[in-house]
Amino acid sequence: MAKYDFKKIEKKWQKEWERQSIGKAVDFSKKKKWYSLIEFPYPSGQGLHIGHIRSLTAMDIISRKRRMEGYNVLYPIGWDAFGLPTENYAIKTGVDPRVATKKNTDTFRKQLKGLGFSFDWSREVNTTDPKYYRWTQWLFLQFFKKGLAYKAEIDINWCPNDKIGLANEEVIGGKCERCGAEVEKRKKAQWMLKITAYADKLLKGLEKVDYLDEIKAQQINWIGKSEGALIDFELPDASYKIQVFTTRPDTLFGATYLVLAPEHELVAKLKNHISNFKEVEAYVKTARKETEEERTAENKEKTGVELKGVKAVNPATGGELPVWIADYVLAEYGTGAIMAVPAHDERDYDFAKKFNLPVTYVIAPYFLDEKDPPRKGMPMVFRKAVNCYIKNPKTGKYLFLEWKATSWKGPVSGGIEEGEDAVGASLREIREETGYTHLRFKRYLGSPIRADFYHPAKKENRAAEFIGLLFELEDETREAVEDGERDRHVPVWIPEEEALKFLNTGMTFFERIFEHNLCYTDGGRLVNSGKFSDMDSEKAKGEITKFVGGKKTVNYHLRDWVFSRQRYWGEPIPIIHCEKCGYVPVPENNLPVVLPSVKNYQPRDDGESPLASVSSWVNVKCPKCKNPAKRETDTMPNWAGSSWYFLRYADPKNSKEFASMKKLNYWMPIDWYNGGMEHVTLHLLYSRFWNIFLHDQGLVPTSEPYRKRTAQGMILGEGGVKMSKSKGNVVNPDTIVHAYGADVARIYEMFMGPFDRAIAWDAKGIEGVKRFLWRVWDIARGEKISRTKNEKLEKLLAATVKKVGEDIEKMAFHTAVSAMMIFINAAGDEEIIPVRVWSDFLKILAPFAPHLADELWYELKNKKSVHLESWPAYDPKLLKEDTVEIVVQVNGKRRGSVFAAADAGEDEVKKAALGLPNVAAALGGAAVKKVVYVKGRIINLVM
RNA sequence: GGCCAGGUGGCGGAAUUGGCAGACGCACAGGACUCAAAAUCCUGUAAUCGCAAGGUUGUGCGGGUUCAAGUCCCGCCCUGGCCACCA
Repeated sequence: MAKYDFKKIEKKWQKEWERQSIGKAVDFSKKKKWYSLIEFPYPSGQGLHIGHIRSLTAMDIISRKRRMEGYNVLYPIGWDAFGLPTENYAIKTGVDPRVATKKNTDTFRKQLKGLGFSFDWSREVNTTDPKYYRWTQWLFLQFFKKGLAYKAEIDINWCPNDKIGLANEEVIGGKCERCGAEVEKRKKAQWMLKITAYADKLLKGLEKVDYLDEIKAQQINWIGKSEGALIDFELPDASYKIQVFTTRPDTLFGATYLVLAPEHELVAKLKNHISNFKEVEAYVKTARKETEEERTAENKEKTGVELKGVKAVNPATGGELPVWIADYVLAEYGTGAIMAVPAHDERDYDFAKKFNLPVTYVIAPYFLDEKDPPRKGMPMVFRKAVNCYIKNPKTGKYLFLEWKATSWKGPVSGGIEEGEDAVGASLREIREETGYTHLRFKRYLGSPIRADFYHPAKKENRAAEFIGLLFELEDETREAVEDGERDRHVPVWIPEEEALKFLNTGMTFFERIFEHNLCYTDGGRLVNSGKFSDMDSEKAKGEITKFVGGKKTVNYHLRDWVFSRQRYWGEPIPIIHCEKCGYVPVPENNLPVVLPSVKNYQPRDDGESPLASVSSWVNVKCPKCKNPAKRETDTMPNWAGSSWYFLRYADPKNSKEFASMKKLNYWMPIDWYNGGMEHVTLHLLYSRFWNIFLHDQGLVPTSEPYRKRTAQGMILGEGGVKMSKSKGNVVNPDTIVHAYGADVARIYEMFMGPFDRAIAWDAKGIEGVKRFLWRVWDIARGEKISRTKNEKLEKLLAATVKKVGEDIEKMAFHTAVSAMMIFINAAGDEEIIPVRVWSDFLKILAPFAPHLADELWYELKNKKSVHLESWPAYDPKLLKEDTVEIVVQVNGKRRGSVFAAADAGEDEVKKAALGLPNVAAALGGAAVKKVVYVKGRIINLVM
């Protein structure tokens, strides 16, 4: 038997497909278009990564299936070739990045072709090609013209090791994403893209696209929209006011101080009013020096300084509030100033505790008694009441009342009478109900609790506001308890653990005794809030904002995109600085601004790009006034070229436009985009931003570029850790392809596990896939394929075609492969395989194992490639079985099974079921009370 | 701390969305072929009791709903990803 010589076969078909242009996408074809996209790879010196194959194979399978379904498919490839590794390599070795990139892309191209991907190679793009980045620069100028590209003096994240400014997104936990060095702050004029102007459109656009839910969630989180209010606090002694942003205007009555970010402009302006300005200045200085890491470190103790001599007025209460500066308030978010409500905000609470600032509770959690809710027509009585918890420090036990009638245990409690305060009322209630007289008040137990219920004894509805208090027993001195009280309940001392058990009702202060943080951050009913008291907190947000003349507003976490890099290997920003004219765009006919050759790729110690040293390139004439001027020496970030590459694929050779509207109209939007989860915030957001912007300019046909977006799971090294050179656990795809062939490599990556989940590489499993394909090969030459019928295989094939087709659409490739394995295992057992059945099997195998499928296809004397065939249909009638096995259960437990016609009635099946000896034994003569029969599946006999 | 996934044999993982838990593959064990090995093929493989027929237990833990729960509800525990002093 001829051996399956995959090396020869795969090479043969790869050549043949290239000759026949199997992957060619035809502009303006009459067929329906389909655009599949994968994230174009960064051509690193290490060559293709095993992880690339997963995503590329998945979209190759989908693209090949679409072609068979009659679509005109665009499945393009290119190189995202600007980037730090190549530049760092240039710095180290002096090798021109262009040379390294050429070498790397050649390697990648060869590897990808060796895997049999059906790309349209005629549309290959390369972000470092001046013919490409000419248009990246042109697109930047469109942003500039609309005022969406601007230069700003900002604090940038500076990596002292890479000597490069980093976008916020490239700082991970205060460290440089690339090299891990501690990031510093540095002021620098940077080009910015105003992505924040598109925050709402980026959010809205998500509603109409089909992205995985987790991808949408991450984008929504990243944009971080929050609705709130701007509220002004007057500073009566100075003629300034402090504007704060808050999402909780309902807590305004509980604001007990204000906090400014250390960088807030008012700090300097208030200098003359601040009596401790030296201290303040010193604090500002340290705060500025701190790295992001230090400033945001977990569990960091709150720090801050009061602006002594400055007082603000709470516009709701008229009360005077101290003003502080503290680094827990961020200058870049909101107004850089907050109103602090320690009772209802964790951070403010921590700060208030540390600096001994007052805590005023204004929101009470609200409970409606479900067992005894307020009744219609009954009067509603509002009462303030106390819940008293008394600890005996000698025994550690707590005092409760056990009610004689119900044996229900609860705290000493009662209403606050006219003229009493909570502590006074408590002492009175404790004395009356338990007799203890010597108690020390310890503290309040957090926010009050509001509850509405019906009081059956008093025949009235109650709206109660409970206040929790903790007391300690000083000594055991007791008075006699009145008869009336003594008849109803007895005082009992109970240890903590036991009390926690019976008080587990949700409406108790007791747990709060053991909590150090008594801040309540949820909604509820307002208390201590003047005329707003008892209002629902959601409603109060609007009402209180209106009351103090505040303004409803929306804030985003999303920040503008820092678009400057002081690096060599990127697109030069096409701007000329002229003293007279300012920032002047390079005229369009002078594009591209080509990267000049340099001797030294190292960024300069002054933080400028190496381009700044090329004076012949830097010094130019102003395009407007012709006076001497200088080129911008910053380059664009890595993300620039990838923000629009999918548009270029539609029209990759166009020298007049970035892409013609006509072609974009035909190809856009992308029907299915698959890539890594690591790119679903930044790259996806940036490229959507560019596309939406270009759509607004009338330059692209759709607002959203991607109709559907999915993501594959990462392939990890053996043992479940990330593959990396340093760990030495990198699997080279070439080894697999050489040892097993491209088809095995492709299928194995699909078969390893669910496509969207991370999975550890395990070389052992690959043998199973090899056996599967070799079995296919062996069956093909086993002289079984004939014109004779085989009903069993025909039925199985129909089910397999259905399953494989549906699984591909769900990206459940592993179960699709499993279904084909089941088919092959069955086919191996059969004497006869009808030609039609075998043909159809090869068709569904073709997207997965394109080489083997085509080889076997031509063996069937076909004249054209299997990849030009149509995707097989199946006869739904073949999926229906006439006779089915019905599981028989007794009381839900399996006791056997019976075979019956698929549409058999209950009586018939029941009779057959009762005939089973096991069933009779399980019933033991007992009568069947109930029968549950699910047609074609199960019958359950209930005794 | 927030958001999102996920927890099923020795391992990767299936389970038509409430209807036979463990498909398919790996690994392992036994057998066939072979002088032998590899390859290939056949058989077995959740745990447990039993010679067997068969029984019992079993999908992270504790409750609940249901004739029936891996799947639904309530309360926890653990793992992974992203974000994180965003007011």
